[in-house]
Formats: sequence, structure tokens, C-alpha cells
Amino acid sequence: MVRSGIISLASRRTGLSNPLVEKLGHFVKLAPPDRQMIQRISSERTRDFGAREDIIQEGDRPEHINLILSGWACRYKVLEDGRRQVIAFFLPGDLCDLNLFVLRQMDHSIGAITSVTLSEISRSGFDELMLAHPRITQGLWWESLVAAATQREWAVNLGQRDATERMAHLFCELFLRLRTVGLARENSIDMPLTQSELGEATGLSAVHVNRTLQELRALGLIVLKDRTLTIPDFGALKDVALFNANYLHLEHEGRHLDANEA
Amino acid sequence: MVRSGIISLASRRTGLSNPLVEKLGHFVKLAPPDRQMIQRISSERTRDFGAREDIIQEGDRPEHINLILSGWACRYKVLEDGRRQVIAFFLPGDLCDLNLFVLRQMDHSIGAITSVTLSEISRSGFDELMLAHPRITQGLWWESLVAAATQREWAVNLGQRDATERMAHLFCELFLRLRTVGLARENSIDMPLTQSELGEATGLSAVHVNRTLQELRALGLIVLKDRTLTIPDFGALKDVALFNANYLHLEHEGRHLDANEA
DNA sequence: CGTCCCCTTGAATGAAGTCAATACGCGTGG
DNA sequence: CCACGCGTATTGACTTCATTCAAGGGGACG
Repeated sequence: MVRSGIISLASRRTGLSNPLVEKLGHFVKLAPPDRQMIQRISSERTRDFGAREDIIQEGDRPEHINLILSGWACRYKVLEDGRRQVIAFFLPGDLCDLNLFVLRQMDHSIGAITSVTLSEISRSGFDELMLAHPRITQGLWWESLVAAATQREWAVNLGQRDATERMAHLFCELFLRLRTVGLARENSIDMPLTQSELGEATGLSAVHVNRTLQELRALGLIVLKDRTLTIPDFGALKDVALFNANYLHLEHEGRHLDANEA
Repeated sequence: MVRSGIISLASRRTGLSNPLVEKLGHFVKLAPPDRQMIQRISSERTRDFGAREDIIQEGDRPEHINLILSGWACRYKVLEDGRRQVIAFFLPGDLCDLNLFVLRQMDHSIGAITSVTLSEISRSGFDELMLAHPRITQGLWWESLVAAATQREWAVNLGQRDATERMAHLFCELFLRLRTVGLARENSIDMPLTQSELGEATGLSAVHVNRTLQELRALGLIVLKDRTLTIPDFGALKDVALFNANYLHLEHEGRHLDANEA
């Protein structure tokens, strides 16, 4: 596994601010020192991965927390016979694994989808963050609970929705999540996933993903071309998907935590 | 449904101790004061629910953490059109919601399956626990990470496994989880779930659950009768299910945390 | 004794998977 | 420059798995 280390690209790609700052800002009000702290910690040790490269493999015992700075990654599991399920997508601003300080080894893998730049946050860096910056701590709690809620929603998606609804739901989620880190345009986002990867995430065969996409296109719900997904009418897609954004807890819910504002 | 006997049965089965004590003991070595603390806190305020009764509903803002003392419950979500997905099962020793101190409202519901006795742990009681008993804190981290891992495994189950594998997998999981709280007999467990509930958990129709169960029976993999599930050959069921227990992290992984033993 | 819930079974339908062939774009090396 | 290979997308025909609809059985309970 090649693991070089180029630092500068990331900040250029995501604009000036850090995607985690951007994301947490939707939940808690971060003071300038909070932002600087996140900024600092997430640029201390960055690392680049090529597309398709594994970031962490099942059985590893990782030593740090990974923060995605740019690119897409995914959490996945492979059955003995090779079937693969993508369990979650990681977008810029997402933290990969808070669990690793407690559990002995990874029970799944994390792989880059596009090329990825991430920041490796050490245990001590993390503790420092939590101790000195309660606002960030609150934000990280929020992030981790939303990740759990998203995981639950995926179970609903896989268990109850049919192919069309499932695909539509995934697109709704990705659009909103990218928007909270400033990576959505008016009504479109980058869509680096191949049809086969979409299938691994939705539990559908690649062939059926293809047909499902065509259906969504025919209904005028999406435009998907040149690795760009456009959603002309989000409300319409949302209705088809039976999508309810509650589980993303985006409504700036943390305001009540700002009582003792700086 | 008369279930008065069940409560006393449970405590007899788990011995004197509390299912949470039993469970955490698989991960961290609890000292007598730790056990007493859990015991005390979980008997402070208990509450009973009838079978099928909702414990928490979507939209609620719960004020405490619920610890299941006896009975089965589930986390579930309902789509606008009524389709229902069970997202997780709660067994004795399971904690329902650590999230409620951060997120504004529940994005799903929790319902009793059998009659349930649970303990309502207040925020302050919880803080007390965490502050004075680092061993318990570690254990609770483990419990919450395993719950997350289980949630991920469900996504794999729903996304990749066919009906037979899926059902077999669920049975393997329930058996092992009940065993870690002392509620499994040699090779059998109570199985209070109706076929329709099994369907809601596995994303299958009740009719197909029925046929799937028959298949598992015909293969000699399970005996399911009188609300009791017997697994004559766990290894065989495990193979059919492509079940890998890693995700439950049962191997007493927390031993390394016992360095400063009392 | 009837009702309700749960389980069971059969037949028909429908959704998604598999297999296989073809097309397209892109980069590489001849 | 073009041929080739490779990964990705598309399409059709067929199969398999699971759902739906419908009917009937059994046990618990009022």
C-alpha cells in the first residue's frame, strides 16, 4: 500500500475553511479559537490515498482518528463468498473512527472511492480538543450521533424501500450532506460513484442500478452525466424516496448549547 | 398476556446480578463497588410496559436513559405509507438511548415486544456513574460501540443476504447476545417474536418468513416451537448464515484495561 | 361459542438477479 | 496515429426470489 503525504492540496480543494468546521457550525456556534483549533489539528498530519485504495482494513488496529478533508471514502464489509456491502459513505468533514480506542480490532474496512486526503488525529490531539473546547466536544457528539442515525436510516432503506426509492433516498442524503459542508452547487453535486458502487451501497445488482437510474431519469427526477448529479426538483425526488431529513438533525439543533456564548 | 412470572424467572436465570453487570463483565473486569453501583442505579427508578406498548415515540424528547432489565424491545421506524422496519432489538442489559442529551428529538420509536421492565437512569445518575467508575465508563463505551457495529452488520444482512441467510443470521446474533447476559440455555433461547415481527426486522413479508422458517426447520438447523428457539448445531447455522461473530466483540477484549485492578 | 391473532399453504404476480452481448471512453504502447 | 485493452454503462432474454392475494387452521381469551 502506497501512502505518500502531500498536504497542501486539501485546503485548496475545500476552499478556505475546513469541512469539519463547516459541518459542526451547523450544530454548535464555534468561536474563532474553536475554528483555529480544528484547523490546526486537522492539518498536523495529513495523508493521501489513491482511488480504490484501502485506508483501513478489517483486522487492523488503527492508532488514530481519520478526518476526511477531501474526496469520498466508504465503510464496507465483505462476506466470505465475496459479496460486498457498503455500509456508509464518508464525505469531507466526516470522521472515520472514534471507536478504535476501545475495540481491539476493526470488524470492517474503510476504502477510498476517489483519491482522498485525510487528517490523522492522534488520541492525544483528540483529548486536547475535547478538554479545551467544550463547544467542539458537543459538536463531535452531534456528528457521531448523526452518523449513527444515518446508519439506522440505511437499515430502513435496505429493508423497506424498493430499488427506485432506495436510489432516490441515497441521492437525497448525499446531496444534503454535501451541502452542509459547502460542496453542493445550487442543485447538483459531484457523483464519483460508479453504478457498481451504487449497487454495493443499495444492495442492488449493477444491472438493476442501471435500470433504476434510467427510470429516475425518465421521470425527470435526476440528471446524471459526467460524474455530476443534478436534482432539478429536490422536493419531487424526496417524495419518491419517502425521504425525511429528520435523521440528519440539520436544524441547527445545538443552539440551546450556546447559552454561555463567548 | 400474563407475564408476571417472567420477571422473577429472569432474575433467577441471571442469578443475583443485573444483566448489565453480566454483560459488561464480558468486556471489563468490574470490581464489587462497580457492580453495586450499577445495581443501585438500575433499581432506583424502574418502569413496566406491556407487550406492544411504545416506550418512546418518534418526536419525543426523552429525559433519561433506559436500561432494559427484562423483556424484549425494539427500535423501529415507520415510513409515511406505513411500512415498518425494526432497526434493532433490545434485550436485557441493553441501553436504549445515550443520544438524547444532544439531539433535540427522537427520529424513531422504541417499542416493547414482550412486557418490559426497564430502569430510567437520569442524566445526573449517569454522570455520577461515569465519574466515579472509570471501569464502567469503559464498559459503556464498549456497549455503545458494539451496538453501532451491530447496526452496521444489520445493513450487511439486509443488503446482501437472502431470506434464509438473513433469518439464520438474526438467530445467531440473538442467541449469542442472550448468552452474554445469561439468558440462553445450552442451545436454546426464548423467542417471543412473531413471524410478522421477524419480517419487520429482516425486511421480508410475513408469508415469506414463514416459508423461510420451514426451510430452516427442514434443514434441521432450528427447532422453533412454543416461543422457544433451539439451535441444535450452532456451527451449522452459522455457516448457512455466513455469520461471523467478530462484530459483537465478545472476546473479553477489555482485558488490557484491567492493568490497574483493584 | 365466536373472535382475533398468529401460523400455514397454494397460486399468481412482480421485482430484482443473472447471463451474455454490445457499446463507449480513455489511456497505453506499438 | 491507431489498435488494443480495460473499466464502465447499456440492453435484452431468462430465471429466481420474494410479494401479494386468498383461504383455511388452531389456540387463547372474553
